[in-house]
Amino acid sequence: MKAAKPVDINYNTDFNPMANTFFKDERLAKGDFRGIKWKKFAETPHFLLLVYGNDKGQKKFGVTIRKKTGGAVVRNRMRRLVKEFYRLNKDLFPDRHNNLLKIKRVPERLTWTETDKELHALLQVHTL
RNA sequence: AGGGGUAGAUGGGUGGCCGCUUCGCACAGGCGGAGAGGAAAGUCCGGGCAUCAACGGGCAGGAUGAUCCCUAACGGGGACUGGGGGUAACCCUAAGGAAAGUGCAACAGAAAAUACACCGCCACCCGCCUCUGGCGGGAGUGAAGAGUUGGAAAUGAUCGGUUAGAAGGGAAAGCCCUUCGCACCAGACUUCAAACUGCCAACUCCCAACGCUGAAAUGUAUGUUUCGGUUGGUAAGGGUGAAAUGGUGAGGUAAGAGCUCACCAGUUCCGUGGUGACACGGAAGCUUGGCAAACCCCAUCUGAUGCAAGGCCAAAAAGGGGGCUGUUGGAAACAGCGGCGAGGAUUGCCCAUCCUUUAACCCGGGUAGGCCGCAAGAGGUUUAGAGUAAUCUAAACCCACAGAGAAAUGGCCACCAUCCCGCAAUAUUGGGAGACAGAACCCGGCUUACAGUCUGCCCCUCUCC
RNA sequence: UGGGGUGUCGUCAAGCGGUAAGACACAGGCCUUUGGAGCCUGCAUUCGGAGGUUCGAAUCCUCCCACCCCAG
Repeated sequence: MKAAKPVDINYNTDFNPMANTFFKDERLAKGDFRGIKWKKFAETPHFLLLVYGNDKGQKKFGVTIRKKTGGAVVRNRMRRLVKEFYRLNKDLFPDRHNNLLKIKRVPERLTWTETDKELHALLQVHTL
């Protein structure tokens, strides 16, 4: 792999060029978190995806992480990795739902490849 | 060369693809600009700003504490002084007051703040003996009285009332009058201070008495009787302790003592130098223990709350106020009673009766939510000047706009630079590492964390020239 | 963001300037044929960490670390 070539990240830009964005409208707002009966969607040792149907006809996403899991730098890094995964794999998440991904514990190695692998495993439970 | 002290700097760079927040221009997708730190952290101080209170002073509470200076301000910084540590460079230091008062000091020690006492030492008195001398004793409690000091509560004193009673007088008697009066009154007055009186405590003087003790006599013995004594000076020494009433030496003395002298330590005063803290020199025997990061006293500073401050707009639901009129009370606000109107119930309608003054509408408060506050200055670098320095002044230049709100500043890849590992003379190549840590109104400090690399100055030791 | 509190043996904890109580647990011994119960003995070098005040610090002061709670 000596060739200085950009590595393909396998996302599909062919039919929907606006798919790999994550605007402010897609984020969960202040009132969307508390006082709602979330439904458990899938779970892995480090992540937990909760789901709640909304009537806006839109897919929304949010991340929560407890203060106990680490310092601000670690939590920021984890949240950014998860957001990047959502941006690149948006169609894996259920439509017309509020998606809340809860980070239970921070993995020991904060790398993109491991996070990507575990989140794929998290969502493939339901797609199969 | 090795070791150390101190002051800092940096905290990877370039490019590509895909994204995020915000601003500007176009406005249909688009284009361009900007986008985490030296500590953004801890929240330990100070200030700006905002609202409330006050606009003058004080108490309480809190903070600080050698001196001079810097700063918008500070508990920060600089210089300097004293103290402590280190061979040194250098480091640490909340560093006012212990003769204003209160309090504390385990164990050990005679004694822990009192020089009162104890053991000792010396003198004196008494007794005995082997007589220039030696041995033994010289414990205490102390009534009454006199005096001094202190303390407590309020007592005591005055008047009035009630009253056990006492004295006197009168009357034939029951009894009456006068005076005194233990005691009592949630009594009055006075005053809250002092004096006086009383009470309590401590100490001093004086001695009665009891006791202790020496010798002799007597008695089986506890005892009894007789004759005496029952005073002083010292703080040198007294194992301890963190700390013992200045230290060492000499003189001096009955024994001793700053009692006297020399040196040293401290204190006070004087002189010189310094803006000052202080330093140096001289004089005076002046010698007063520690702890105030124990209470406290003194000096200085300090209004409270914090951008979730505060200002504006403002939904739904609930809740608050609001119909007209008469009369009574009232200054009014308002309250009571009644009528009209409206609504509801009594079978559909009307009357009547009862209950309510609702709903709608309007008004203001105010929540969710939204907007503002919210981002260009006590800024940095260089040069010149002032100053030892912190810092200040002037000029030029550079940055100066990060501004979110469940919260952007990211993900992946390539190359270069740094360091490490293995082969190795080197190059090449392969693998690996890069810390502490994420703005939330903004600044100035402090403290704490920090991989690797680099730099200035200084000190000590060894070697060579 | 602002405010408050607690750290002492494995656990629960007392002590708050003068040798760090106690209970449970644990280890050893006695007793018993054995176990349990009972009895005896032991168990804190360093009181979350560092520095300071003091003759002396778990205690007082300063700065950190960890945990918990409250307001909104």
